[in-house]
Amino acid sequence: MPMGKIVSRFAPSPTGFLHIGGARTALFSWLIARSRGGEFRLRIEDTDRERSTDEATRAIIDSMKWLGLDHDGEIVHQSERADRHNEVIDQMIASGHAYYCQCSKEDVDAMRERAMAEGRKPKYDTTCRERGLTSGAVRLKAPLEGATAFRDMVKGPIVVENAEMDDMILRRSDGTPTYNLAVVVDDHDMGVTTVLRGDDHVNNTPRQILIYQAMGWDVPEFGHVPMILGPDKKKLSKRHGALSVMEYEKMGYLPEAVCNYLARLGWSHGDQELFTMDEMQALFNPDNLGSSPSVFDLTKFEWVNGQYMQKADPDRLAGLLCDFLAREVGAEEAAKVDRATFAKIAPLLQPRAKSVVDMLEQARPFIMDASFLHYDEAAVRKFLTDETKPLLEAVARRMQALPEFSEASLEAMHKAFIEERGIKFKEIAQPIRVAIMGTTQSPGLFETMAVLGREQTLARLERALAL
RNA sequence: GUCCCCAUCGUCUAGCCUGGUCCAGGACGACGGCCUUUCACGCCGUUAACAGGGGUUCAAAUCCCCUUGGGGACGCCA
Repeated sequence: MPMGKIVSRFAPSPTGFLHIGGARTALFSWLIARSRGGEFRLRIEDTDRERSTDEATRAIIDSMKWLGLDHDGEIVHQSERADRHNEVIDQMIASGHAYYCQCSKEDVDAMRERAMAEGRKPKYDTTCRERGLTSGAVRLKAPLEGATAFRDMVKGPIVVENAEMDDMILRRSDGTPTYNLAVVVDDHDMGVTTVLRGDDHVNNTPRQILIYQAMGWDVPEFGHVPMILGPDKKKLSKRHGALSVMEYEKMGYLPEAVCNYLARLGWSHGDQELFTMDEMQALFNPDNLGSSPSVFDLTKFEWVNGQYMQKADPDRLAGLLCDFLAREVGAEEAAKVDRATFAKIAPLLQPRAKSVVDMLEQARPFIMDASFLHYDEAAVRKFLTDETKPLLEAVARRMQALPEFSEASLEAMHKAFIEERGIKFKEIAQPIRVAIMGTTQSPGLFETMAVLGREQTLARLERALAL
């Protein structure tokens, strides 16, 4: 455990979008820094020029920003640091911790196959170790005996026999540094004290520690979080939810909800399910990270999002509704509905909507003109009958005469009306609902009518009467 | 093949380190009910798990060993 300020990092390779698994790793790294008042750095591992794209880099940065995972300092691009990496490799050669190797790919493959056949670990057989070559690829002169141990923040103590590891390549014969070397040099140069990353790196860790030791550098603390599984318990794939973070944005999920769900997937704080970003920062502790893989459950994710939809500021939701509508029908068309209108509708829909998209869907009958309202056929047949229509007509007349068209006055008016007629509210509620909304489901009638306003309400009643 | 990791309700998990308070708690879901002007929300209840086997111990979900099952790694990819 580092004594001073902790520095954590997230270091994705820009070969694709930031998916949900990567986002969780980023979130945990961010949390561990923020919870301990440390720094959180971002490094793009773009040394694989073939597969890295600027588009992916941008997508990762956008996703992080959207999630609210702010980073400190400049973004480091690994590809720009090759000189420094080579400098370190040269130092290791000079100090005798690394050596040149001229074995061909075929030679090494043959070695591996032979070892495999004999039931041994496939590894490089150190042929070039003492040949004193002065060119070729560069390998680490790894210790042949002993063991390398570290205490993983999530998995506990891990020990690997040095005999299990081979002399890994540090610099390829084309002069480019390899991943394991670059990671160590960059983490060291960036002052990283805490490395939280995916499970698939546990095996790399002892190798990397060997490099730290060869250079005489402080070894950071490591933590490896298990991966996220799909409902079939297989590695999460595009099929079931390994979507890019921005896909969830498009589906109308709120960023805090995404963080909350992701945080609870593999981390816990007693029985608490819901955490604000501030609470997460205050309560996060790597000791509570789980060590077994977890299944991504869209149903629970939706529930979490629904909770955040309920608690969200209506005005914020209104802004989102405007944005989503604009995406759908274009800015010009969307401008016909103002934010204030959505701000009035949002509170009615908050307990009912699982997402922004869902809310926009439910807001539709509110924002369209009476003349375009869609009437559900079955609902019309059932509720707009010869018995109910006269009632609706009478109610409409009273609405017209109402001095003030508010939720309270509407309620009072309806109450008086049913008392006079000696009927139950139930008898007119659904007919009214179908008449003004076109369906049998909507928020409370009085609040709905109040939001609609007198003009729209009456226009809809009129249209319904004519059906 | 070798090495590493993992294993509590269908799912996310608490408990495990520091055995007894656990005939295992919470949450999502499912089911039933309440509320109610519909749909939601909310509330109440039901359902359902310590992978298996051996130890250690007065006592084990908790400690040890084995088995099984799952995953990962073994690249001049990252």
